[in-house]
Amino acid sequence: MARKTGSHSEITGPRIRDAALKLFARHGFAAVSMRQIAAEVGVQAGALYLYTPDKETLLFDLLKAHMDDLLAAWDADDPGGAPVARLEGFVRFHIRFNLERPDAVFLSYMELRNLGAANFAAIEALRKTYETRLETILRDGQGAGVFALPDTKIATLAIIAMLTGVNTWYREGGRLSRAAVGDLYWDMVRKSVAA
Amino acid sequence: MARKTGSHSEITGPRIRDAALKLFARHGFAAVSMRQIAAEVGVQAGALYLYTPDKETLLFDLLKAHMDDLLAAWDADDPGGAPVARLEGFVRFHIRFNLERPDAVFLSYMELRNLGAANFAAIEALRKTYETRLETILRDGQGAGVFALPDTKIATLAIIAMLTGVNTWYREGGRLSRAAVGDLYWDMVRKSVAA
DNA sequence: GTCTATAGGACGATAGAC
DNA sequence: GTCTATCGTCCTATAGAC
Repeated sequence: MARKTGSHSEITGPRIRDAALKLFARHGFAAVSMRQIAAEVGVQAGALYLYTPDKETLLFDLLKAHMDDLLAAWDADDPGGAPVARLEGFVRFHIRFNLERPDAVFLSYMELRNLGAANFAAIEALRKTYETRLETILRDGQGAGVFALPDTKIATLAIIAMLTGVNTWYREGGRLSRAAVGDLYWDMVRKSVAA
Repeated sequence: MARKTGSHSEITGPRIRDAALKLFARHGFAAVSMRQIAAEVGVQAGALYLYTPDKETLLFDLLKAHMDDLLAAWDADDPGGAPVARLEGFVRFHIRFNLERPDAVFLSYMELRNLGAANFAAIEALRKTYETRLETILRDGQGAGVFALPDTKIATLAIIAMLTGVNTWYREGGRLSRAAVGDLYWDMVRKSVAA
């Protein structure tokens, strides 16, 4: 970064969000200073306030964008059709999507507590919307007699927790490919809901 | 707290750990100051340093105590016997133990990144030890032909993630009792590993 | 064992020059 | 659009009185 001054609004904004996402995920929201984010981007701390009114809003924007991406990506990926096929699609989609953006997933689970009440409610609503996508599949399958679930709401939460857990251990270049992980989890999920 | 001075080493130490656990879980390690912890206990910030050399060690002691408790409690609770019975015991134990101390569970998953390398390695080793307890059960059942698991290590991690997820949604006095939650999760786990 | 006081520095956010 | 400089506040950790 030899350049010292200039006008770069179109690239600086995304670079700030990228840097904040990485640093927040690595060290925690409270542990990261605006000065650190600015240093990562290559600007001075004051310049960040051209792109966000304050630190919390920067966090909120990251979480909001992640949840919007998640919902849009699933709605585009949903294969439709029979509940078993849709469930398999969901399992493989969730693992793949989350492994592609581990920092955003981690932030979404860990830093909600740093949001004010209104921002918190907005993210929670998006999360519940996503959960409902899966719950609908389970309830359809239950009604059709292909799944046997005493409680579809709890099954929804249990499956999502299990799938999201992949992010805590998966490492690129490890023993298993992403596709192999999808196979293993689909095997367990399929059996766990079977009639 | 009308009292202002005095000698209370036996009660102040535990009270500091209780306050730190609660505040770290609620707001995050980095977001909580030593002054806040001291205020919660009813002493001045400087007095905390009679009980811990620094803030990170205070966090480490909380995480270490939690993992030691977890391992000791399971070893005392393990019913032994056939793999299916042991697995059911593990599922019910894990849910019950974690629901009794949500703050410590949350801290153990979220604040490891605030430890130095040596402290981090110590906690990680204890976690792996706990995982091995479950993996051994799964491998025994696989060998006996009562479980069908393509990958016992991944199944171990998947089951623990699913069970620990209970802490993210369970609320005392809600729709389900703890025992009912145990029933629901055991139903899903049992089927997911079935031969 | 706890207090008061403080050293020495980092924090979020803003003002004004360029 | 970015910089430099700064305000007012808070931080961890320590020193020394009681």
